[in-house]
Amino acid sequence: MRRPPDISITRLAIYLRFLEDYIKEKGPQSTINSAQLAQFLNINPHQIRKDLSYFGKFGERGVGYYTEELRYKIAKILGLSKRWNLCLCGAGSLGSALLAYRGFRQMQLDILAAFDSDQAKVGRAIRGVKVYNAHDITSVVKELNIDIAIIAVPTQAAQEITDKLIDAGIRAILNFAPIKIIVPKDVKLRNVDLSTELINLTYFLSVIP
Amino acid sequence: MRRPPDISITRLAIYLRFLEDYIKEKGPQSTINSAQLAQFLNINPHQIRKDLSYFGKFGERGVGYYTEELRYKIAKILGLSKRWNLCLCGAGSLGSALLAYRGFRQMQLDILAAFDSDQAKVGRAIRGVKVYNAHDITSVVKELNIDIAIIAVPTQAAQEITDKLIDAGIRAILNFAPIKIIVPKDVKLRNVDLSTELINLTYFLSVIP
DNA sequence: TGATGTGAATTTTTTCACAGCA
DNA sequence: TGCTGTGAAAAAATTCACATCA
Repeated sequence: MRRPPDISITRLAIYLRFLEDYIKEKGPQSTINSAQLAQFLNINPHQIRKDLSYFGKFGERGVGYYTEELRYKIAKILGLSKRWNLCLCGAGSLGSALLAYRGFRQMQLDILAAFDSDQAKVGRAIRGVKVYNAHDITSVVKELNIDIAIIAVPTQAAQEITDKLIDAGIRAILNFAPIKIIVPKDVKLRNVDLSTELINLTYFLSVIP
Repeated sequence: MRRPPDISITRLAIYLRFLEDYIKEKGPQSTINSAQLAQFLNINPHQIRKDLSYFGKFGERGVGYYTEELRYKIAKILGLSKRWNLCLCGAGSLGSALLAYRGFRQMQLDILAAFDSDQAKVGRAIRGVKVYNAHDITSVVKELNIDIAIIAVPTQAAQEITDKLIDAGIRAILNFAPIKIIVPKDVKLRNVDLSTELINLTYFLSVIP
């Protein structure tokens, strides 16, 4: 079997989040089958089973999946049974919003440090996270064993910051700057592009009258 | 020829943004060919030409594309030659960051109104955008002729807000709440899921040692 | 000659259909 | 019997190769 596509990983994360809510409501002994899960998530049940099949067998024929078991196994697959150290580059309004974002903490993703080049922010803490001088990225990232960096700096600064992160040994980056940043091919980069998302909508509205 | 996939639209938006920067630097009379554009954006040149070919002919054989002409035509295709009215549902930290986001204004996407259920925020303005009571969504959306809604409310409130937006006639929604919201199939929905993006990275780090 | 535009080939992803197991 | 897991089929997206035209 081939390796799972990125998009399967994204869906696994969605299944995981659903299961967490579902277990809260129905209890850890509950079961769910792919058809039910598919209905809740408005997805094709074959796809759910296929996504899971990349990683082994999770269910019981004739029954479905034991929710707590499935939740645990998906979390493990996704690397969430270990804690990861994150840093945030850019403590502007978007950065501050990310520091406040509850979804990260829910998944045990901890932002340990923020970086900014605004001296007025350096040394202070935002939402309990200390803001370091952007000049010190390399040393701080190494010192705190940061695994994942979030880039929320202005466009012009994005590539320079990225290069520093790579120097510091970072291998996974989530980029919010609206620019194609270049990374070595052993570094995983995901982009979140807010204007681009909106433009899909303007296109839709102008095509479908 | 078949209709262009969503992802082609997303790439067109990326080409557009690049062209704007490129024209600022090289002037509106400059030309660019698909190979150069591909190199800048770290994309396959065939893909660029294919994306464009869904919409007609834009270049000149032997030359490439006239940047200003291409920019103008892509903007038109994407619906950006008209102004769109946006509203923001949820003026928390993420919502406030979106109000401050420059990328939207660059694309002439104007947020005209914000909604929140926190009475302390209602009536005030954030970044020059008035905050209305969330109860009044339907009437305000109609009155201001809002085309596109951004959802940045807590998960539990997302579906309820969506239903109100649909009632008010909204046909395009950008959702930041980490939940699969249900919309009629003639409504275009795009989701931005921040934790899911990060989890792609934790997966990558735990698989590739 | 040089680069576009596009049908065809390839690859990837989704969907299907059903064998197989509790 | 009921639902999973998966090879196969179908659909979609990407990449290629080249005819075409300035």
